[in-house]
Amino acid sequence: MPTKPTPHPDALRIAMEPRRLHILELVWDREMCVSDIAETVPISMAAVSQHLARLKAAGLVSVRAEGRKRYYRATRADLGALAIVLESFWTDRLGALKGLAESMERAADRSRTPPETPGTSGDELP
Amino acid sequence: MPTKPTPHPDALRIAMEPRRLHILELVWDREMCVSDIAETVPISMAAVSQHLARLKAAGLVSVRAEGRKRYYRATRADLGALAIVLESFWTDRLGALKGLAESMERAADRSRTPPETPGTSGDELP
DNA sequence: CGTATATTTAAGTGTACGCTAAAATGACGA
DNA sequence: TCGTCATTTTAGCGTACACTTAAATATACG
Repeated sequence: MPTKPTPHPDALRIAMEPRRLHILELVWDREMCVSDIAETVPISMAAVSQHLARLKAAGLVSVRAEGRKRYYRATRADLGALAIVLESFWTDRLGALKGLAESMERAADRSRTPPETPGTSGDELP
Repeated sequence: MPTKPTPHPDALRIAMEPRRLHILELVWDREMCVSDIAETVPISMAAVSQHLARLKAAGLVSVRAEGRKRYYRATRADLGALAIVLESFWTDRLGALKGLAESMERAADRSRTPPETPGTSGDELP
């Protein structure tokens, strides 16, 4: 395994820009070349290229050159947890993640906030 | 119905601003007033107040007025999955999330996309 | 009431950034 | 080689935004 999956906050910050999130969704489960993306999105090809450059710098996509075209694709496998987070925004899995989240949260709270008697804390359950 | 549990992408986008993420961490498991935060962070109190206003507008924090002080605190309970995502950045739970995420991903992929088949013949070729 | 404390709001500044149009780079084909 | 296609890069424009300082609200206390 060559790449150390470093999902630093910066990557998510880059990804959450609305236009970029949309482009990332486009190349999520298939690869697309720049001009194809530019046809789908209401901005110039240069702008798309710039967005892709930032996505690539953040480790969110990879390129495959073929002739004069360059096919971009999301690096899903290398994204780890980040992949789940991002997918949550264009699928309904956010609900599932939420359920998962709650069980994890309880476990984490147990090991982080010991002197908290559940039920009398007047928090977490409005 | 006190607040709307809509963790739309915008909230995460607001939260991922570095300074704001730091402030959000400060008020994650305890409440703090603006001046206390301003002492911790190398910016003016006015700037902190502005950040808190944005965090509040995004539904990420809530306020409790007491005297002349205003105590801010993260609305963890209302954040659902977003809480896990954010906590991942200041804890090591990201690894745990990743493991669970992968099992979810396999289940979801089965019902959404067949293409990611490593090892077998023709790779990705649109 | 007046003054100090705590926070917000207003006004202004510098910079990051999304976008465009145009020039530059690179790869194909006649 | 020339010209075209696909993409990147450059230069510039407009806006969003993170910050500051200063003025404007509260709220407590003498």
